[in-house]
Amino acid sequence: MNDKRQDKVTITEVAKRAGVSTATAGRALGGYGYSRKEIKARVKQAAEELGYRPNLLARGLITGKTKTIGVVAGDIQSPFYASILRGVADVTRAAGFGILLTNSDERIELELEAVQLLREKQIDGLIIAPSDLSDSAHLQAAILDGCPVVLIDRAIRNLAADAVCVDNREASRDCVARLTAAGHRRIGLVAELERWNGGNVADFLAAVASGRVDSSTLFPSWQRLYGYIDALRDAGIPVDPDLIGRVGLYSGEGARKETQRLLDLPNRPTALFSADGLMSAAAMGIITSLDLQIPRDLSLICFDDLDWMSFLKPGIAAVVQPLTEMGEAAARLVLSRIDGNEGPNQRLALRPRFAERGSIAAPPSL
Amino acid sequence: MNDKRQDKVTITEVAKRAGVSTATAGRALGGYGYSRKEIKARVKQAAEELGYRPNLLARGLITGKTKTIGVVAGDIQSPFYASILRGVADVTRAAGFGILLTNSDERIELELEAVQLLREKQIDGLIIAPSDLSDSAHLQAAILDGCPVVLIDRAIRNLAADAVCVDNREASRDCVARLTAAGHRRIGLVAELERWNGGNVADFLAAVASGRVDSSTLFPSWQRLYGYIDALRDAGIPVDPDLIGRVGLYSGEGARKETQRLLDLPNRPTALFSADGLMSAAAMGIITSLDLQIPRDLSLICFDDLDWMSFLKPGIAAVVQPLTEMGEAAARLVLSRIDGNEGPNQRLALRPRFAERGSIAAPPSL
DNA sequence: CTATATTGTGAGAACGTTCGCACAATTTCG
DNA sequence: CGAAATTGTGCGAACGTTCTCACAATATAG
Repeated sequence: MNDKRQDKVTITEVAKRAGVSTATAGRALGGYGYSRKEIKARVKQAAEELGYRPNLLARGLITGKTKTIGVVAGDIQSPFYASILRGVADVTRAAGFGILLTNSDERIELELEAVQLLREKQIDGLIIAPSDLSDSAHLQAAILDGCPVVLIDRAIRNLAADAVCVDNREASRDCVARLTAAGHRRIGLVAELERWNGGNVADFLAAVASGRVDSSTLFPSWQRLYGYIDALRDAGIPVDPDLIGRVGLYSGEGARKETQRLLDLPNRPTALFSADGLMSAAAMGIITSLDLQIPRDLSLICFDDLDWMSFLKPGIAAVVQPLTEMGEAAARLVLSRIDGNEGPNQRLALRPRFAERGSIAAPPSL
Repeated sequence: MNDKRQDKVTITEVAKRAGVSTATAGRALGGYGYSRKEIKARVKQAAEELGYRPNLLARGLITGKTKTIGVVAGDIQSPFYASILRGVADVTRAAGFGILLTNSDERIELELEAVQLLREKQIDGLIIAPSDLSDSAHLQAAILDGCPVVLIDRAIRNLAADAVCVDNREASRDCVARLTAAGHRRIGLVAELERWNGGNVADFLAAVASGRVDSSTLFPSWQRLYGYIDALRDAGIPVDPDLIGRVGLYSGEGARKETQRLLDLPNRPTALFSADGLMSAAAMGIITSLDLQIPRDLSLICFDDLDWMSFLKPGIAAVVQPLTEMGEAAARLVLSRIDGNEGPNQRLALRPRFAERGSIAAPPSL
């Protein structure tokens, strides 16, 4: 034990200075049990004079609680997660909890590592954007061991956990319906379509057609594809697989390539729907480099609102997800579970807002 | 002790199952001391069969180390901190460390609270964007108690801590020099100017003129003002205080108002320099709403690069701060200190890059 | 007034792991 | 070969706090 912190004040010294036992000093400072006012005052003064700082490791070892939430983000560099973290941090801070932050980069092996580390550090609960919806044994184990889990942004079938999401399918359907209502019959979609059956879009279309897909536990991008399909069907427009720009896992480059491909088609789409912030930024780059005028040459709707969408000229129509609210809701759920709430699992679907702006017009006459 | 985790496997059970003492089991699993290969194998198998997970609270209590870094961000929702966090997370993860994340909202009282909580949780080291450069007693106390501190984005005079920043003054001077070289004589600046002497710009100008300001420990926005002053002086252009848009603490609304004021001046600036991402986004909104053409009507340079700056038409010239590199550097510094490195305090000034793009032109003929 | 309940205190065990040390076995070096 | 060094094991103390329980003092209710 040679690497010890120097001059560390313990409760034993505080108790001696205040002339009471460590049990009494603990009660006075820790706010549990009973202790007289005068003793409380004396102990607190002694603590202050000595610069006492409780050791929360020791406390956690005894109480079995650390007042710490683990968070596994999909990509901490993304504005999406930054906003969610904002909500989580505000709610947990108000409750005196800390956040142990980890990053999965949307990879299951990093997620497994992160969950393991968080649990060894004895987190009281976990908020996680799961990177793989089919491999959740580690989350099941956490739950069985009494560590509450709240999923965020995506849900997992057959996992008894709370979840906070938005209704991607419906919001997407609404977006594409706005485009069909404006007269568009050729609407391109750029989306990360990887995490369903190896990214096989044709299979997905077939499965959807035969009613074999439960949209509620798909990854968001597939849900948004589903809503795109819904809206086209509503408008009596057949789905053209060539208009679906399939992007691989987390690839801005892939998004640029697919946008380029779509906009190079002989019978080019007259409108584009990009399915998340990364797709949107990449698509914007290509649209700009092709000198296309929005909305004259191409109407555009983006799922997820980014700051630039409001000050471009014209502004870009976007789905505004309530990200900090999602973070707040997830934090409240997990805190409630830590508090002993054993009610049924919650599946919150928060409502996104649609920001109209100016990027939708009738199709150009080609 | 009634709120106990159920079925928790401890090293005592692993040892019993492997037929060795807890000391041997600890050595085998913890990777310290000596133990024979066969015994190691037996113990590891027993641990695996039982689903043993070390309790890092107990370990930290004994070793005095938690393998956890505390981070106090200025605003976790900002892309700026998201990128820094990215760098920190990558480096700390590779070293088997966790991150305890807190948020100060650039307020000293939240910072004090955060540092207190982090220290009670026995962090091994701290990375912090200090919100107040004149009140650092809490950081001094941490350092004296053996908790290494690395400052990020801004430095504190007379605090024996490492720091990772960029040379804001020089980068700013370079930006404004590009505008003067293009012929601009009326260059507006929009910056958050609050945290120096109550935000008194006139006093600052006077203090700079009399050589009373040490720019190295100013807040970044004041350093950028300093660089603006440098460049104007270099070009023989007097500083016009009316061209300095002073924005209060963290106020997008203030930035919009000041940009509006600048662009409404009778003798309107022909170029604008915005001093950070929040200022830039707000300024862009006003420029757009005023129908000003960049760079024909107004040249623009932004300090800090945001994704939209590269896909606007024309692209916006910007200072690209190496944010993830800053995070990485800070993490490496703090890990090195935790490792026992007692070398002199480091003051790293990373080089930002200038992205030219297309928002600089000669002044319009008015 | 007596019995019961509540407030209050101190002693020592508990939490789950690592460390120091005594002792033993094996290897290395002169 | 013997002495010294290295490898290896188990015991029990340590870490800093909270908890339980026995006992004491005070308040409340019948």
